[in-house]
Amino acid sequence: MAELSNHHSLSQRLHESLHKVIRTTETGARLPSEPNLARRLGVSRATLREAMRTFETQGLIQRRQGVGTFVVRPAHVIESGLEVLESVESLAKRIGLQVAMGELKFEHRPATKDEADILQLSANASVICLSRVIRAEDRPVAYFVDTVPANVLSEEAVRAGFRGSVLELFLELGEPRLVNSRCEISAVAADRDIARALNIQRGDALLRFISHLYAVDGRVVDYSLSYFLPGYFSFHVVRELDLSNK
Amino acid sequence: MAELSNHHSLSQRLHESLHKVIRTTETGARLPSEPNLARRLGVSRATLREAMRTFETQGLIQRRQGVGTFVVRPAHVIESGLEVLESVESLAKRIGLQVAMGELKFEHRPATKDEADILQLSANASVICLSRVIRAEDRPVAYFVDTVPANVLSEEAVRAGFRGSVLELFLELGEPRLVNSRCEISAVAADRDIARALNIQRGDALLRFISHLYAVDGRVVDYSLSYFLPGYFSFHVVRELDLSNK
DNA sequence: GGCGAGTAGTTGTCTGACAATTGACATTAC
DNA sequence: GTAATGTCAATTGTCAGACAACTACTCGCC
Repeated sequence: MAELSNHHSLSQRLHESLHKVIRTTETGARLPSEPNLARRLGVSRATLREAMRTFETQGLIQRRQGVGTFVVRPAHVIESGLEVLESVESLAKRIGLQVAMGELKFEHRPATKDEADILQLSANASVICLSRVIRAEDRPVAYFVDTVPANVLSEEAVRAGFRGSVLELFLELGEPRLVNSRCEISAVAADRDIARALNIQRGDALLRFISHLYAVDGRVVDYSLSYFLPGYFSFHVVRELDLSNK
Repeated sequence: MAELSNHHSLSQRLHESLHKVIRTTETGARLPSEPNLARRLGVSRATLREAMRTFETQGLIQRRQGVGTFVVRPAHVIESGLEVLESVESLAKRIGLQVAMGELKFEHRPATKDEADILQLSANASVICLSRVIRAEDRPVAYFVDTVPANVLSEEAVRAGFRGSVLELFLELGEPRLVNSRCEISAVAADRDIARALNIQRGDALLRFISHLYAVDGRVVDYSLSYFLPGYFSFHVVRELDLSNK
């Protein structure tokens, strides 16, 4: 939790303090003036300004010379669409949907060639493979398959702490340290197995996510396939205009 | 183009200069020391540091006390997935796919109730509605329907400049000024009309985007439905871990 | 009532300094 | 010989104080 605190401790602490100030200031309101804030946070104005520049870059505040600094709240932070890495469980919780995990199918076996390729493993490495159906309102709504290198996640850890989401398990364990996930999106027709698992017709349309979860060291620590029945979840992206190539 | 140049002219110029320095420094190499760079760019070290903080926030550079500042290149900038607002035409061009617009169906008619709702129009406003098939490799691969308020885009502008993308038409005209687009993603089964247009079976799985395009003043200036045949385009999102709620 | 000068307050920038950290090299102890 | 230790220059991190540029507001003048 606080393992990286001493490296840039002052910067780090200032960043958090300032973030808190911004969070607790209502949208559109003015922040205290820089000299005031600097005194209050116990840093010099130059240091404060650097920290503020961070939040300005992120679009959380806007500075106007001669007037002051104002809190703005960018749409996509509130929106919290696909660009935020979040488990389906916590997504469901946010939109008020009760979800439960169906029966978990657990495999511990050697990686196939494709899996070894994707997960950057040597040929004879072993993987843990977790398949389960997600149910909501007493009906199957999604089908997940996660494949994780066995050296990243132990069998015991799964038995002890797995409650439906590999992502949340990783976050609880604090290991591996994650950065982001690359998620490919497509539509597919349900094949026989998935149709049976989700209790739908073969050929019905499903939304499929193919995700690679990356750790700080660049490893792929989870390869997952997610199949969603249309209508139960809403996924969206905020797409920003690219102004860099002028 | 250069309409906002005098407001923060120094900051602005410094930002560009520094960006250029970073761009032209190879990945992993060290930048000149701060005092050197400041002299070279003609600003004080404090100002330079603020500008550097911007790029540090964006993950383009990494500073290490006692060592120096190094250029890193974040993967997701190169990736350029869904989070960048881009027309399908330019996406196709980037991945080396030749696309052509099929027959354009053009309507200029009063808005339906739903459309008026979505586009925030009064009841009797009129809209322009553009439907067309996109073909690649001599086969239909996508079907687009755009609905635009008539006061945003004139019939003449469409006849003169429309080449398949409303987004690019807006960018060419310079009006309205766009910010971003909210795009909802789902999988659907093709209905009769779309199946016929795309030359597929009714019930085949399609990827559907429902997009609202926003202008700077908050108006919705385009409401679009996009249907994609699986396999021709690759859409992905990079999902970042949310570290703000600690 | 309208208008212009003045003024207080705010962010933008500069200067010069010192602290903290790092990496390289020389030195010493064994 | 080798490993630990000390020294030093270079670099980023932080600080204090000052002035410039800009903005919104007030107040007197017409």
